Formats: sequence, structure tokens, C-alpha cells
Amino acid sequence: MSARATTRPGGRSARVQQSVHQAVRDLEAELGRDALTVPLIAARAGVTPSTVYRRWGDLRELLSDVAVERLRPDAPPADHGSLRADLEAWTVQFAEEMSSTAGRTYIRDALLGDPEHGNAARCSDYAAEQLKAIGVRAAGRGEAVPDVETLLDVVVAPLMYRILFRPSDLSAAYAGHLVAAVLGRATPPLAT
Amino acid sequence: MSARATTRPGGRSARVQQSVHQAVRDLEAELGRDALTVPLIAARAGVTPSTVYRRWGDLRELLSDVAVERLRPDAPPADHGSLRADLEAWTVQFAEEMSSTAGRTYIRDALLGDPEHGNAARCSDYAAEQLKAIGVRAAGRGEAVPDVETLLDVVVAPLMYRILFRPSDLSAAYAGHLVAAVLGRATPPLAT
DNA sequence: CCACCAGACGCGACTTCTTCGCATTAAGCT
DNA sequence: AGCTTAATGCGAAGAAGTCGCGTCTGGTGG
Repeated sequence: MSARATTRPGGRSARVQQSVHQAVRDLEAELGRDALTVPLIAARAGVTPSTVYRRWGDLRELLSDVAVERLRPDAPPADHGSLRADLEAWTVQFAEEMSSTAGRTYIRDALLGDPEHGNAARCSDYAAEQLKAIGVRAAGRGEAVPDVETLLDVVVAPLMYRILFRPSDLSAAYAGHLVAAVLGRATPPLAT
Repeated sequence: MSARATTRPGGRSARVQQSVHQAVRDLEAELGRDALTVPLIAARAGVTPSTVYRRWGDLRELLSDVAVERLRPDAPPADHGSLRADLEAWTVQFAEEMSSTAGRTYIRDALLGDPEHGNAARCSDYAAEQLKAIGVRAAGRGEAVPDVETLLDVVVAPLMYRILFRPSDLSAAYAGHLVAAVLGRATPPLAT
């Protein structure tokens, strides 16, 4: 389901998709993202360009699919013993990954695809899943847990807004400030 | 400064830029955004394609410039007599404009350009200016005024996050909910 | 007021990307 | 195993993007 509707998951279509995705990752590492073209990727993947155009439509959609794959979390959030510690650790890591040059590029590429394909929504779902897991764990400890919607509004959204719209204004302390905002003022507000 | 460095503001360069921008707006209205191509725009503007490529680099940068122009507010925020009323009115209008099909397209186009050109930052600056104006007016009335940074974090960022990443989850009441969140709980939290 | 200079534009050839129709092959199903 | 459907390979045609060179505009100094 990463590309278009993969009606035959077990066969050649799956191999082609995998091969093309791998070609994108390899060539991006070798030549840089700006050097990628559909004919180049197709040649590396061992398929014809028309196959790529038929399945993905254009380079943007393909890069959007690959970017979403790379933004998928590879592990559940680490357990630090308390809601606050878990949230702070997750937020700091999230901010670092997303604000890096590579992270920003992936986010932009993911947003670039057709919104109807839901690639952007999947990015948000990844964050929501991680936050949900933290919340469930905290609830198991008996802690009061903020709504996932609230966490997305207060923590994730401001981070993403800064990453996308204000690339210069993202300090290290900002992530902690956001967590403090959603958990109550145990940490002083950020001096601006 | 909307395109690249306009070293000669009064001369032919300015006319070319204006003509190209107008051609983009006209063709977008006539044929739809997806039908736009550099040769088409150049022909309408009465210039050669190579001129467009030299000045903007590619279609994305050109569309990014035009999109930012369209996102520029055309008037200072309306005065409704109180901070809360001003903020609510501005937020509702902002949410409506930005979440419309056209608004989302402009935002995406603006983000699509090279971040180094600052088109994305300019979008944020527009919102900040409007909020600043509302704040200055409220301070003149003797009202307590939240920081512009806070307003961006609590009101603008969540709106933009939903528009970009969660196109389906944007209700009419949500804007009011955000204003209530930043001004204190005079309005009940949004039922989710 | 005139000549000069730097930058921007027009033009055209060339390369590369993109689209499209048709034949072929592979996967799923009975 | 045979059939049906869908995806791929191939190649040609069309469109887009790149580049070098000559020309023109507009600002600058004499």
C-alpha cells in the first residue's frame, strides 16, 4: 500500500516496488537527492522508466512514498519510568530527527505527494501512535494522561510549524518547553 | 525581492517578473494549476522559456513566489473591540482561507520552494505581523496580551499542522477552541 | 549629452525527460 | 493445466529543460 493499490502483493509488482525504492535510497546516498531522475532510478532498479511513471505518476510521488517509509518509527518509544520522562525523551529525539537536514527533506517530500494518497496523514499517524503508546504505558502506572489530540496540538504541531516555516528558530530547549507546557509548569517557560 | 535578487527594480527585469507572475495567475484561473508549464507561462507572458528558467530555476520556485504573493494579507486585521473578539475573528478567517482547496495549494506551493529563499518564513511572518497588530491594539486598550510566539505555537501551528498533515480533521469549532486555549478557559474545550 | 559597461533577454540547437500504443509476460483463479 | 487480468518491456513521438552566443536595455562615469 505504499505506492498505489498493490493488488497483487506477493508477485512481481512487489518486487518491482521494492527494487525501485531501494534504487532511490541508494542513488540518494550516492549522488544526492537533487540528482535523482526517473530514468536514472529505473535503470538502477532494472526496470523501464515507463514502469515507474505508470505506478507512481511522477518523481514527486515516488519520493513521497520513499520519504514516508523513512519517517516510519523503527521502534516503540523508550520507557523511562514516567510520563514526563518518556515525553521529554521522545520529543527531543523527534525534534532532532525532524529538524535535521535529512529530516526536513523527508518531511517536505512526504508533503509533496498527492494529499489524496494520504502520505502526509501517515506521518501524523506515526507520531500519534508513538504518543498513544506512551500514554497507555503511563495510564498503566496510574498517571493522568493528556489526550493524544492535545499532545499533537501542543507538542508536535509547534515543532513541525517551526521546522517547516521558521527553519532558523528552533532551539534545543524548545522541545522541553513544549513538554512542560502540556504537563503543567514544572519547568519555567522559555525565555524569548 | 519576490523572485531572486531584483538588482534593477525600475527596469525591464521588473516588467518581466510582473508579466510572468500575471501569466501564472491568469493561466491558473483558466486551465487549473496542474496544467501549468514553464513554456506555457513564458508564451503567455511574452518572454522565452529560458528567461523563466534563468530567473526562477524551475516551475516550483516560480509557483512558490506567486503563492507567497497570494498569501500576503491585503488588510490589517479588523477591529472588533476586544482582544478575544479580534483573535477569534482573525483565526476563523485564517482557518477558512488556509483550509480551502486554494489555500492549501498555495501553502504547499510556498513550502515547495527552496527554503533558502525564505518563502516559507515569509508566510509565517505574515501571520506574525497580523497577530502583532492585534496585540498592539489590545495593549492600547489596557488588555493583557499573549506573546506573539505563544500565539503562533497555540493557534497558528495547530491549524497549519492539521491543514498540512490531517486534511480531514479540521472542524469549524476548532479555531474557536484554539483561541479559548490561549486566552484561558472562557470557552469549553473541544469535545473529541 | 554621449559613450561605456554589466546584466538580462531572445534565439536556436541539443539533450533529457515524459507520454503513449502495442506486444509480451507473469500472477491469480477455476 | 488453461484462462483471465493486470503489470511490464519496448520503442517512437512529443514536450520540457539546458546551454552558448549575440543583442539589447538601463544604469554609470566622463
